[in-house]
Amino acid sequence: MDIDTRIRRRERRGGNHRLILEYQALNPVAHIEEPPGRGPVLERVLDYLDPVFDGRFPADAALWGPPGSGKSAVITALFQRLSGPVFRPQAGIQTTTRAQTVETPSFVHVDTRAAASEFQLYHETLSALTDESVPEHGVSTEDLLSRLRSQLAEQGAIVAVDHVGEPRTMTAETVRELFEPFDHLVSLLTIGRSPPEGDWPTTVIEIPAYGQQVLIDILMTRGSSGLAANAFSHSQARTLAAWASGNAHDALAALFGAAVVANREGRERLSTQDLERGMDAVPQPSASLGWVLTLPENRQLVLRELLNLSETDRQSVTATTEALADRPTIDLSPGTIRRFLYELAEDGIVERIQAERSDRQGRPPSRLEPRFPTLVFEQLYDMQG
DNA sequence: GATCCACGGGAATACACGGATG
DNA sequence: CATCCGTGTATTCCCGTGGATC
Repeated sequence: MDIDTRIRRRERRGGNHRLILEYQALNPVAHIEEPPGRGPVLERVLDYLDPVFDGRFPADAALWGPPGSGKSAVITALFQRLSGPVFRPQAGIQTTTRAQTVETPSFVHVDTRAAASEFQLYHETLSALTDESVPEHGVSTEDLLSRLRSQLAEQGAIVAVDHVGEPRTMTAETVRELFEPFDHLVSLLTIGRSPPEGDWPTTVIEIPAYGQQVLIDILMTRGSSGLAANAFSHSQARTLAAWASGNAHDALAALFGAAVVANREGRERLSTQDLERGMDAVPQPSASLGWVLTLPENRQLVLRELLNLSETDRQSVTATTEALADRPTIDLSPGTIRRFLYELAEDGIVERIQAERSDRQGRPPSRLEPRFPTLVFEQLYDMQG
């Protein structure tokens, strides 16, 4: 337990009966410094990085495993540490082509969910590597490429590219091609849900789903720093862990949702019903929150307003479009809203469920159901204002 | 040095056509 | 075949940048 948590506990005595002490502790997307139960994976990633400690670049690698298995958690924690002030390797890096010593490499972590195009990938990488801001407009991809090249010539980098091969992100193979121009200046670590195809990269690290006990630990740890004392029991953690079958994202999302419900009802601890409603708000399977929260602003707005619509307003895509177009917060043409809804359905963030009604003629309409953790999204969206 | 303007990329919008059904 | 739903794609809009021009 950290100091902040201890202090918040004491504060409660002063009549401040808050159930939720720290939303970020429950946030499935917010990663903590020491992800538990992933020691062996950490070791293997460090094995892959080992040449860095001898002043050489490692060959490219891939890390893969199912959703909610802590891939991002491990890499976030590790790369944050390695790019921090603590890490200072003894020797400089030798490039394979030149015997000249260059600086030690930077460690950067880029998310292809936020960087789905060539332009954006270069942009994200470059801004992660430099202090000064990189223009997002008015500059060509070519331009960014050459800026990146000269930056990397000064200092090489180990680049972890997260979430490759998802519905809207580029494949590991594409990422490799885009980094081809920086050969010998960059080592790639791609992170995705499926194993790489073919004989690239050299090193492949598999990360299995969490076991039951570890998942319970994770929930208890997060719960104890995020919630008031005794608000969340061990047996409740066991229930959630069993339900989530190894997916920490879903388990935490359900806990977060349960806490939001209990908090709205003014309870000081989670009830069985809160837990149920928390789980109900996380569809199985669920689109990951990290994805939903990196969608462009207006798409998130459409999703947020979608959650406010009545059953009747969601009976068909047309009805939903009209209802959303009427919302004062949404300043988009009906055609665009409709476009968004179909695209979100295509990506599996919402699901179209076809009605089998027969009252009107024409193709039967379909109603839209969210396929992402609704309560968590609502809360996080409203908090960021 | 202030102003103008073309450019590049992404987001929004429009539109056309294909599919399903009574 | 009339009518509504679904999707691919072309076009327009927007917004900074950075070079040209005054």
